[in-house]
Amino acid sequence: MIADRLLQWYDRHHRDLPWRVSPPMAARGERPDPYRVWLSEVMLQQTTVQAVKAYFALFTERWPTVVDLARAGTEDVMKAWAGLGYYARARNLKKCAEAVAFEHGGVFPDSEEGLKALPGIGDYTAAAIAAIAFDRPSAVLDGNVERVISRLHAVEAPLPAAKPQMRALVAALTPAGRPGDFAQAMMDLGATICTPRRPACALCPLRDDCRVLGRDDPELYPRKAAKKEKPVRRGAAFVAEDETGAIYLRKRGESGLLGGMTEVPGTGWTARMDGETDPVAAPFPADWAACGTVTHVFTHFELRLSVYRAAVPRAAANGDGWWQARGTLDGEALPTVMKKAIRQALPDVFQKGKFS
DNA sequence: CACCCGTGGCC
DNA sequence: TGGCCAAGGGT
Repeated sequence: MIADRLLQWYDRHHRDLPWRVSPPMAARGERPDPYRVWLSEVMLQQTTVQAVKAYFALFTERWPTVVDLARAGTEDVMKAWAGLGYYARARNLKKCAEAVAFEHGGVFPDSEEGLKALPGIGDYTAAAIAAIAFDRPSAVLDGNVERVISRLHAVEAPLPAAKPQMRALVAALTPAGRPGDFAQAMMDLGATICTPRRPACALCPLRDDCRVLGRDDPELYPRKAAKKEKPVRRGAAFVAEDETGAIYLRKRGESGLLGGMTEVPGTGWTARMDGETDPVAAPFPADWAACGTVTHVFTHFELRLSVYRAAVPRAAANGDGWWQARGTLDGEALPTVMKKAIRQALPDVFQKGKFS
């Protein structure tokens, strides 16, 4: 049986991760804290394990329970999330914590349907929490599982159309016993053996069951629909510095790109050349000096941002933003592209490391 | 279904 | 160097 072979492999080769309960402990009936499972799953959406670890430690230390997170200020949560990307996740995380804390008595729903009704929890995350935290035999399908299952069964249909077919194949494979370990085993297999490039098929516990191995190049699976090309957008960013070295910041709108995050004033980002050499669009008149451009690649476009710098008297700033003292920038809800722009204008402004 | 939504690491 | 990819969800 495929699930048994996979679970035996998992018992020996599972990854130890901060949000996990190890297989021996799980075998004794110990379940992981649903709050930690949920938090890790949301952080891991389209995000690498390595990137998540530090954020997970910070969040769980600062907000040990879902009620703590529900009582936190949204602004503090956004600041803590800064750098992780996909900021709608942070807004939904807060909303979800409030729903669980105040409408479900602080207890996470233990069914897939109940979980999926919460903000920021979709098909994958609902199935994953139900399986891992509540021992439900739900079909967990993420990018790793898609890769494993498409190779195992030589699925020729391309994603995303093939998703229902893949989910059915996973459902058929999911055992009644240890469904949470099975889901995590599939993901570990995809992350460490059945990798996108150069999979270690010689070490795979499912090699005898794999319909692609020996017949075709595993790297060709899963098949995917052709993707669109990324357009280039341009804009300008203005880094104003007052007499004390403070920097002028403002808050972006709540929705859309980088919603609710902090920024330096700037032009819009368009496909035209406008922003490139347009200090006229500055937030207040000053002797703006061009100091180069930064490039930042978002999911669906590439941004080339022209950066300007000027010394601006504190009283001359009449916008809707605020002056943020030097040395306190690290704690702000600044997305990476804004840290890049500020660093382009003032190379020494951040305390440590790369961007945080 | 198609599009929107970040970031960093990898080869 | 740049395209690809990572434990996707919302609209």
